[in-house]
Amino acid sequence: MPAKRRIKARKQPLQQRSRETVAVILEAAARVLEARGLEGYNTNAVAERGGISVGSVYQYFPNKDALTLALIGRFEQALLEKVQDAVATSEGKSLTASLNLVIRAQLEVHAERAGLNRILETEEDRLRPASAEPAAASELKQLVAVLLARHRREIGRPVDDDAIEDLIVISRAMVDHALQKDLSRPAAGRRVLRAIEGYLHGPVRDA
Amino acid sequence: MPAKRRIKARKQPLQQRSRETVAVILEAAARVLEARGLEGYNTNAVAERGGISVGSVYQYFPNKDALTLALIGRFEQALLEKVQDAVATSEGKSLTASLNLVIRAQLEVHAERAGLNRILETEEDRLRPASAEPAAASELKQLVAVLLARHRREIGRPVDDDAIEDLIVISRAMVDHALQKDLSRPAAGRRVLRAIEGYLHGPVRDA
Amino acid sequence: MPAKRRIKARKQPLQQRSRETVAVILEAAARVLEARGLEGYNTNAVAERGGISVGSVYQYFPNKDALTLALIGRFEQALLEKVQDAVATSEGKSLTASLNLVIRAQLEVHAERAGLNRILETEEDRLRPASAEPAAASELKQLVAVLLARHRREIGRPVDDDAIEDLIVISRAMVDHALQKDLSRPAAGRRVLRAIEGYLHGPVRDA
Amino acid sequence: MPAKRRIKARKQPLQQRSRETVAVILEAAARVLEARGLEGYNTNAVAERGGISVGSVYQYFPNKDALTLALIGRFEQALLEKVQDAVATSEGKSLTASLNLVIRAQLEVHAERAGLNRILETEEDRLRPASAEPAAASELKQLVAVLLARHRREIGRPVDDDAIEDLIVISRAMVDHALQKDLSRPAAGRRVLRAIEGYLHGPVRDA
DNA sequence: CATGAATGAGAATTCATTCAT
DNA sequence: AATGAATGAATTCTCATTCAT
Repeated sequence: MPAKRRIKARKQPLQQRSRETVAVILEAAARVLEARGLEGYNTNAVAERGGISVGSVYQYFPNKDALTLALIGRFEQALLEKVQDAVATSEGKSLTASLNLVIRAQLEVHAERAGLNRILETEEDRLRPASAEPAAASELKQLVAVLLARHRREIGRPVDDDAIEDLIVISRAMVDHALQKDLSRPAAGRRVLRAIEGYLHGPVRDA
Repeated sequence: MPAKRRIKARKQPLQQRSRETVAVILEAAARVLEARGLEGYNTNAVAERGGISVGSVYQYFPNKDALTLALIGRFEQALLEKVQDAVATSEGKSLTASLNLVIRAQLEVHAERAGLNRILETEEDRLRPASAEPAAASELKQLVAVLLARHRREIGRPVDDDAIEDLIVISRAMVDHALQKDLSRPAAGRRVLRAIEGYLHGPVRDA
Repeated sequence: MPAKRRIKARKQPLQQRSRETVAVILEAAARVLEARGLEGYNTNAVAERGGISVGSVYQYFPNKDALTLALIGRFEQALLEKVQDAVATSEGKSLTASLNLVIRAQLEVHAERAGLNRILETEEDRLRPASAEPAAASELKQLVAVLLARHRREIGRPVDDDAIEDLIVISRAMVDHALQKDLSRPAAGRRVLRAIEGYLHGPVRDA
Repeated sequence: MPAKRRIKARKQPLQQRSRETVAVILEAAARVLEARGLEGYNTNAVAERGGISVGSVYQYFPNKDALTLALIGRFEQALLEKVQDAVATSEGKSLTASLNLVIRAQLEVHAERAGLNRILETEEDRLRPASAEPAAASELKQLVAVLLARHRREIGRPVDDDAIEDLIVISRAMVDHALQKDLSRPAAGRRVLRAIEGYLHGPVRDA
């Protein structure tokens, strides 16, 4: 019976062993993706790498895409946390210093497993049903909003939702590009910062 | 390294008929990609859609990826031409007006076959061996350099190669995002312009 | 196949619980089969449906086929009992009336869970090692023999074992067909009766 | 893209080679089914047995079920032809003689590859969407109607569509049963004939 | 006895690519 | 050059069964 393609987890890992297995699967998937790319990324390889059986992969993920999505989720979560820290730490600092902290956080998360993360971003396009925005996205917007609100005065003009979205798009693109070009962290940081501050302070015309 | 996977065309379509066949194949590939996505994109489908045989596809393209790359090339060529026109037309106009023309050109090319082009951009990542930058890219940079050179004074500071690259990255990301969000052309144009002018005029600190 | 003649249950708590579990498993299997067909019939689904663990299923049935056979047995038992009742009730009635009672019994048992029973009949073919006739079959023959013996005179000719077998085959096929065609109970009954009486009274030539 | 499950042939074997391949596939499937039963019947085995590749099987049959259905069709066609011959040959003969010819035809077709045909009948249930009656079925009814019409007088009462259906059901069931019991052809013929003549001449009550 | 996580052989199906015609 | 039948490696996913807890 062709049950409609599930995409959420098939079974919640309630017990200790289960949770471990899920972690093993995710890490194995990550490693396969890193080592062999999308090309060599298949469920059997993941199982083998994880030292478990394919069946176990399917015990927790209804299909390969669900596994990939979980990996993407893990990445987004990591990004979110780093940014959260950065926003918290930047309390009381200047706007530029604050932005620098957030940018550095982004660069770090992306750089950590650059190869893997690049692939995941690619897959995100294919897997995200366009409409479905990840929960992490709106949380990220929130964080940026908080950060900017602190410097309302300095910026001198309201920063609406669209602008925040644009800022995120811009910095994400620049960070990706910087990593692809293998720029040094400081150089990358400088360029991203310029783009962001430009957007914030630059001339604006009426809608 | 063992036998290297060919990626360039196997045979130059010198003859008239050949060139026609290549065009048929490319258009068929485009349509399959639009209609069925990456999922349903396969050489047999392309051949069928084009009313030719698979064998013929392989007569002109050594493998599927080469076909996809040709499609990407076609897209980049179209973009380049539109931007060329825009740059030419903008001669004598103000910086803002000029940028607007270029941005509009980009939006048009991307929107024309939005679905298809989005997929192609995704595939570009996978197919471009990182190092290999498309010829079109440097030409595009050239064009932007020319445009900006006209307004050197107005900008008030030199715009080096890196900055041009950044500008291209930013506008590309914003255009993509605008199309994905299905923004109206004017709204999209406004937001892209803001990002670009911000980058150009914004504060800069020393490297 | 468990012992058929159960002695009234003594206080045997362990066995009591076991019997309950077996019943739960059988009913769960039946429901899965009804709801999802042979396609979706698997031991894990049965366990889940029954609110027990797969392990428990294997505690009572050595393998999936054994479970299916038990289900078939349950069905045959039900049929046998209904027919027993019908034969008992028909005591003293005319041949036609008696046959009608038996036919009605058959139709009822089959109709009760038509979908399920149809599937079980299909599986019977695959699972019954050809030679192995179910115990129920010979009991059924016995019952029919008893019924017909009562009307020896009326029939006017001896009804041997083969004939009884044929009668069972015919009525089973007709009942199946009637249910598949979704005939009304009376219409189905009429047609089955005609086939049976025809067989009984029709012309016969020598062997 | 989950194209809805096709069931008809994927490609019509127009050319010589193609038609041969289809024949090879069908015969290989038949042999696998005979030798290993439904259990061991899988497309890889079929391909191997046919000395071709799995891909070729899927070139002509969209999926395994379609292949099985083709096999069923082949069987039904054979049955139809034999019965056609029998009906033609029986022209001018007595009713009993005619029925005997048809019954013999049925027995022959079924016996020819008894194991295979039994399995196919089992699969028919699963594969035929209940409603969809095979074309062959109505043709068969037609033939029986023609045969009986010749003996209208002798039968002494009209034989409507339902009755013809019943006759077919009955003889099919009896033939199946005879083969399963491994009866001799004459014995089987005698018993089937009795059932049929009984149905035709037996007492009938009002609807 | 019960549990349910883990196993892994096995089966269906796809599709890039080849090559005889 | 074109054709399109054939290939078969590769991949996804299922599910009966086991066994440590």
